[in-house]
Order: sequence, then C-alpha cells, then structure tokens
Amino acid sequence: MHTSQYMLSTLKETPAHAEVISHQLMLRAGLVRNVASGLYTWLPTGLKVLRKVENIVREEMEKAGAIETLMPMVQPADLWQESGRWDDYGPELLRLNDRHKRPFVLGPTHEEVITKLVSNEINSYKQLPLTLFQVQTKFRDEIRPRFGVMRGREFLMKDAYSFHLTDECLKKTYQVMFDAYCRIFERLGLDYRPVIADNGSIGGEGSHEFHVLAKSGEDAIAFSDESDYAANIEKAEALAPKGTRPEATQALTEATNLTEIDAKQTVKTHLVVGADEAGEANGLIALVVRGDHTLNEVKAENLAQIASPLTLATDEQINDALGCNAASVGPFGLDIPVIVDRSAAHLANFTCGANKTDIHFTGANWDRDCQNYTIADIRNVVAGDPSPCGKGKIEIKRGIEVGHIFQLGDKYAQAMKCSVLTESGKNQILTMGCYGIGVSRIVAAAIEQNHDEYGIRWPKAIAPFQAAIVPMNMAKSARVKETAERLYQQLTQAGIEVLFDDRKERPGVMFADHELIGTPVLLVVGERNLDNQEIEVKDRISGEKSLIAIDKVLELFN
RNA sequence: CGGUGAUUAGCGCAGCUUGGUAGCGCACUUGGUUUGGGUCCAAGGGGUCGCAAGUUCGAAUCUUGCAUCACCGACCA
Repeated sequence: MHTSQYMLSTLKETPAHAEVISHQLMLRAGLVRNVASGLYTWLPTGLKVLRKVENIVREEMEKAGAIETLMPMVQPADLWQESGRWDDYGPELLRLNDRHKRPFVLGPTHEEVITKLVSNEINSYKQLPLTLFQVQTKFRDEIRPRFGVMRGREFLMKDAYSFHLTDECLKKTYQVMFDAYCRIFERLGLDYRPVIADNGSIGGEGSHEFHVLAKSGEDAIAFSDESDYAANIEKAEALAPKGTRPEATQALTEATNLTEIDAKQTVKTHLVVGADEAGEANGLIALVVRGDHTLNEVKAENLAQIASPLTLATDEQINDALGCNAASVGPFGLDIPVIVDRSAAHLANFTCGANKTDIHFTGANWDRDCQNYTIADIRNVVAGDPSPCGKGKIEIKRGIEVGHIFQLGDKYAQAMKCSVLTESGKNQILTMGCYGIGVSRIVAAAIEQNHDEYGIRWPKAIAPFQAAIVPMNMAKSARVKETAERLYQQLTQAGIEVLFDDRKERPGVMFADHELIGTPVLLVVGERNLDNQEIEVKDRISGEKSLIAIDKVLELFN
C-alpha cells in the first residue's frame, strides 16, 4: 500500500473530548472517528487491526470445535418475551418498531436467537454437544458511553453458545473454551489474566472473566501474591478474621461529639430495600460493614433477602423508619433484619450510630447489645486481606474485561423449550454455556497496554502493517526511489503487509506518523547507506536502529 | 437520571466582561525553499459563531428556552 493511495487520517493534535489514552491514540492514529455518542466509524487502518483480532479469535474458536454462524442484529420482541428478558432487561435494550408497528430489539446479545435456532434444528442427543459462534455487531444503549470504543454503544463481539445434555459435558466444553481463550490472548500478545467472576443477571453457575491488565482498567481484580488465584473484586471472598472475638469490656455509652476514632473500630450501617419470598421489593434491611471497609453491592444483591437490583434507602425512607439522618443509623434496636459483615461482626467495643440524629454509641458489642443479626460476607476485599485460596495476601490491580465465559445452565433452554430426545426416548431440556469476547474492545485494550509518548506500539500479531518503508528524499534521488520501490515489490510479493510512504513530506513528519500508527518495523531507505547496499531498520518496540543488507530484509519477517 | 462544563473553519482555541465588518495556530490549495526527526517565505480557499425565540438601529457577545457533546456520580455481561 502506498500512502498516496491510502487514507492515513493522522492528527497532530489530540481531540478535546478524548479522555483515555487509547481513545486519544485511536483518533490521532486514524483508526476510528466518532459519529455520535458511543458510535464509531472504523477507518481503514483501524479496520485492519479489528480484522486481525477477529481472525485470531475465529481461528482459535474453530480449532476448539466451534462452528461459525451469523445471526441478525435486529431481533423480534417475541423471542425476548419468551425468555422473559423483554421485562428484565432495562433501557439498555434498544427497542424499535418496524413499519407494521411490530416490536423489535437491537440485539445486545444472542441467547434467545441461538436457543430458538437450536431448539428448532437439533432434535436428538446424537447431535450433541454443539458449540456455535458468530462475530457480530451488538448494540447496548449504555447510559453513559465513554472511553471511545472501550465502552461504546455499538461494538463488535464474538459470542459462542454451547449446548449439552449434561452438566458434566458442559463443564468439559467450558474448559475447552477456557483454554481457547488463553490461546487467543497469548496470540494477541496481551498481558491478560483469567479471573473468577460473578455471573451477574445472566444467571447460572461457574464463570470467568478475561482481563487485559492496564492501569486505566474499569474493573478491580483481586490477586493472591502467592498463588494463581485471581477474582473480580465483586466476587473475591472476604474471609472471616481468624481467632475469637475480643471480650466486651466497655459499657454502651451515648456520645455526641466524636473525634479521632479509628475507622477500624467503627461500623457503618446501610439501609437497603429488602425482598420477600417471591423476590419482590419489600421493606428495609440493614447492612453493616466496618468503618474502613466498603459494601460490596454484588455480594449484597446476591443475598435472597435483598431486592435486586440493590437499592439504597432514601433519606426520607430512613427518616420515616428510624426518625434520624442517614449518618446516624446503627444496627441496634432495629425491627428490620440486620446483616453484618464478617469483619464487622468480629469487632468488640466499637462505635456505631444510635438511630438518633447526630448521636452515636461507643463501647458497643454484638450479642450483648444486639441479638438479632446474621453474619455474611458483604464487603469488598482490600489489599493485604488474606487470599480466599488460603495462600498469600490479596493484591489489587486494574483490568479491562475483554472476555467472559459462563456456564449458563438451563435458564434459556427452559424458557425457550430447547430440548432433545435422549437415548431412552425422553424429552430433555439442554444445558448451555456462553462465551463472549469483545473484539473491538480488545483493540482499545491493546493500546492501553502498549503505547509510549510517540504513539501506539502494537503487538506484532495485530499491527495494521507489518512494516513501513520510509524513503529519504525520494524526489531528489532516483536511486532511493528505485531501491525503495524494489523493496516494496519484494516484500509485497512475499505476502508481507508493507506501507510505502511516498508522500512528499519531510522525514520527521513520516517518522512521527509511523510511530503514532505503531508499525512494528520501519525500513529507512536513504542515500547514506545505499553505497553499501544497506538500509536502516528501526524497531518500534525497542527503538533500536540497525543496518541490514538490502537482500537480507526479507529474513526479518521469517 | 442528578451535578458540572462546553458548543466559534476539518482539528485545537481566542474573541463575549464593556453589542458595531469573525480572528489565531495546525491542517488544506498554489508557487518557491528545505530534505535523516513535525523547515522557511509568499499568496489563497474555507464560517447559518449548536438551534429557536426575545431585547436592540445593530447580537458570536445580553435574556429565555431547547438540542448535542463531554466530565463526576448513579447505572452496567
């Protein structure tokens, strides 16, 4: 490709509204352009990267035995009504009507369509197990799209779905997919970690997220400093403190002016909306964590007594129920259920709200001052906590979620009546797994992890071009022009993707552009080295320059 | 959805306080110059000043409403 016949679209200045580095570089390097909030056009260079990621994902999925399909992005509402998600999915699900006023959705995911398909097409246990996948554009009407393509509304995703007769078979495929995911991220050249994850609203048991580690990551991940344990902080268990609780030695005393208390010797009490046996919102529940800890909303929401989604009581509700302000809520003397975090439950002689505005208790003790409570793990782990795996301490790093695999179970198969005849001739509902990879998000994540002050430093496997030829003063030197063109022909014929910079620009401009775009190898052709039949090779990652004989250039790409 | 801020040439911004012929840098076009790290000189092209209404002889500038975009929060496979 010659730059004169290409669309580079590089920018010298950083567009004002791009916040994170990957977004800035994707705009500056000419990979994407914003069309509307959360919607992007992929420019030629960006699309090359996107396709490379997509192809690696596709190849590994096929190696793992998955079969490619393509489902529509627009899906009829009745499929979503059948699964129940028409009501469960919030405004993130974009709903629209066609000209006949029939309701449709823009697919944020494809469980309904695939389950319906398999339900119709697969009739016998002999056809199982089956794993299907697609690479398709998804649409989620995010409340607040941000970080460029990292959290856009429209994005490219690989989603795979597996169908099984037994959970045992599902677990086997889950492991195959797990391994395939590891190979994918290794081939992409990214520093990644699989982490234990919460299943979220999608349901089911057994789930891992794959994270690309980067400081700007949106998710916090808890690692053990001594083992392979890694979990999303939403899921990482906070163990109960060891040993027995200290003795109650102080008397319960009301205090008005509290100064200089160690947060570790206090508890804070959140009131949230509870749930009745049918799971409907009903009444309030008190959640107690130690003053220096934070409530883990996912753990709390997963408790049966608590309404989903987790809803904090309003100041008004608190005032109606207790007659005090939110800051003075405490666990004692409440006629609503009290759930106490393990660490908070281990305190003695602590300080807490007294359920009277601006009044607190000191010298508070469980059992003596409050009998009706239950203990649960409801806080976020913090750095230094013992690892739940039993080895080492927790360290917290940030990651970008680029993959997520689930053992779904029969939630969708049940709803969509997806069953086959077994060997004994009986109808049996299938059990499912689902496996997603954010293809477009990987492009942004790769940049977050691989850039410097000059621009992007692509891992070789996904660089838009393998090399760029930069001729020095080609307009004046016929020899440079000839050599560069010959080199270009040679490399191109060998199947190497080379960008030939034939713009009439000064060298500095060309160097800066190619470093911004992140091409791994620059081949600099200049008068200076031609007498020796050599050209200069500059490595984008190491920054090292070296001379190489022109007829040996091909060997660089073996 | 709440809080904050922005909207002037393709991009980055000034002008607005104190109303009076719309500017700067980059990019773009043409000519020259330069040529191993974002040259220099000259001449050009490009604007419903987000939209609408109001005040005024006159509005980018003042007033009101609306829209869009972004940041923080809430939200979130």
